[in-house]
Amino acid sequence: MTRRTNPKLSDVARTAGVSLATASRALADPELVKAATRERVREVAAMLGYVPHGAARALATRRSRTIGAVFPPVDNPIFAAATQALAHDLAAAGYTLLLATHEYDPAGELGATRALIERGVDGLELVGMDHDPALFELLSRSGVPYELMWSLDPSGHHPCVGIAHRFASIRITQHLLDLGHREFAVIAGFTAHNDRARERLVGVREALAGRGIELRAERVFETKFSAPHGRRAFIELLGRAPGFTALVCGNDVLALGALTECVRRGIAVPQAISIAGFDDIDMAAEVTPALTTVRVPGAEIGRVAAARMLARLAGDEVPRQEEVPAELVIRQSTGRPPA
Amino acid sequence: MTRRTNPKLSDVARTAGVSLATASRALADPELVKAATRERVREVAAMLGYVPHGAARALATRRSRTIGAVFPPVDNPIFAAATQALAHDLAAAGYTLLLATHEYDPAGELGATRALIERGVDGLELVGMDHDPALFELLSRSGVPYELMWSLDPSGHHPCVGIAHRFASIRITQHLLDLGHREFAVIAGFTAHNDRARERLVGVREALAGRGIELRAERVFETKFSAPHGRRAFIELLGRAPGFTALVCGNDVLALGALTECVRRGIAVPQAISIAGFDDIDMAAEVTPALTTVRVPGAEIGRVAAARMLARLAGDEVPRQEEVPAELVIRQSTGRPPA
DNA sequence: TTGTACGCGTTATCAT
DNA sequence: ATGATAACGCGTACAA
Repeated sequence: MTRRTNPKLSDVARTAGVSLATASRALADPELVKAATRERVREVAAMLGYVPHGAARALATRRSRTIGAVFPPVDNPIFAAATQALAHDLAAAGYTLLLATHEYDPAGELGATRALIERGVDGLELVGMDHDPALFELLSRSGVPYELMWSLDPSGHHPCVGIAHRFASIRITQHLLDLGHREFAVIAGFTAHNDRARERLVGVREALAGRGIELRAERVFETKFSAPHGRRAFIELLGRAPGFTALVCGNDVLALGALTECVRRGIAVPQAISIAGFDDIDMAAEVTPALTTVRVPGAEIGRVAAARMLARLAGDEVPRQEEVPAELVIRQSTGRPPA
Repeated sequence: MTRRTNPKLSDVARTAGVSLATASRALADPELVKAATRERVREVAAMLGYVPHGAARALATRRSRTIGAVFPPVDNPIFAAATQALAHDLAAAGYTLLLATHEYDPAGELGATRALIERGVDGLELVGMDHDPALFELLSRSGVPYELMWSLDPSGHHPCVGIAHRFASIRITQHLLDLGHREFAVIAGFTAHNDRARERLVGVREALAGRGIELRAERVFETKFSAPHGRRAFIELLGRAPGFTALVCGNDVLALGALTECVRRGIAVPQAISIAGFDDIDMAAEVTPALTTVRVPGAEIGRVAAARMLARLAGDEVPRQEEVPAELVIRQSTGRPPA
């Protein structure tokens, strides 16, 4: 019934009555072999249930047809769309995605990356700019093509595809300022080891500073990217520094948490408090029309990253940096501050 | 600066002044080699930035330290928690996750699985019971240890870890029946090629049939698992067969969509319509207390799957089927039908 | 404790 | 168009 050992190419070759080389070519370079023998080899392979041995192939060709990706926790849905796009588009080109994650810690990320390089990935996708120097050293020593997703590199040193978080954040904040808001609060993601969260927060500060407004320290709360944490952060802000009319959230999951608490307390959104932020997972639009967001196109980032990587592996030249459009979505009832 | 070719073990050996075998052992079986030489080899390896060549190792050891997982689209957040748990727990044991996805189509799944097997995965995680027979044949021919996540196998034939969807669905429906509901509608996921969606729907039917109630065909709508689709489904149901007081949703994302439309229309939940369903991504609890759900523990499924796979690879015996607890969450304001 | 030598399954180079 | 054979880089008998 179940044969204990898998057929190898030499089995196929022998059964088909050809040499190893011919069998290999018949399956890999069909045009190099006479139609008749090609078909015979193929039939035998199918009949025997032959499955190529990837490790052997990788050893011989020095390519694994595997791309590695190192993400922060992927149960953070922010990255799910990109992961899906990567896996899908790479698969369409015959590549498979080797996925590793870490808990927003540089050491974990370094280890994960090393594991992927040991697996012989042909390319590597990373998230953001904040990395252990040892990671970059590892990358350059190994010579694996890599790129950084989600952010753009101010130094222009690393290949990357992403959005300009700070600029987007400035635009959001200016929009709120234009509506007349002067009292701001921010629920941000943890900014340590996370340039996206940091840049988004800095953007708020810069926009406010541009109008001579300072963001008070008690009006800023950093927390984990989850709705419950967003809600707790909002409660904390309301407790220790109430009076803000505009709340900028690091992303829509945090906004959802804040919004939930607004509903529970009967706080009118956006009449009493206007909530704005980044829409990382297209949730805000579904939950409420009361938000102003920059939509971060995770799927698009993944698609572009895949396309760029495939192009590089094919020997094409690709631009060092690629910005994907991040649309500012201003919904109708976007809220002025109470008079 | 950047050395173009990576150091191999023979480079390490030569530089350290030992043989290839000793170098290999110094890094892999440290206790088999004298402390002094072991350290010397290690230092040289670190200095040279030596990274083992996975393909060569896999070829020699016949193990890739890689586990494959084939998921429906992972931007469906239902599977994000499991993916994260798998990647994390496997990494802790020195394994890496090779991820492939498909668009809920048997052919795509088969191709993805084949790709993973070709990559030489040491084990394979799949989702659900619905698979192309050719997939099972491929699995048994290849001899790769596999297991099916999310569901339990009625035939007891396949190793699996999951929940009893039908039974959970019956419990939810009975709860609504006990509250006095008699007019039911269902928003289900597509049941083709998806035993989870099918079993959940069947559970509603069975529970109703047990009380002599039939679920009208116009009161059932199958759609994609997304909030916008859930909302559209709800609108459709309201249009073509209004009058239901209980709505069972295939999962919380669909419920969220329906709920959004309730809010827009001013339909009181749960006074006018009680919404219940499955909580695949722990969203319902955050959005509203008006839902009754069975919480599907995706992360736990992933953790158990990882543990079982690791145990099998270590040669341990594991139970053929493993059910993870799926808690019925009855929230306070769970809703009686309007008098 | 260490070294030698072979094998893992494929691709690729050279002949034929 | 096909065949023989040498890599690919590492693990592991087996020998010393």
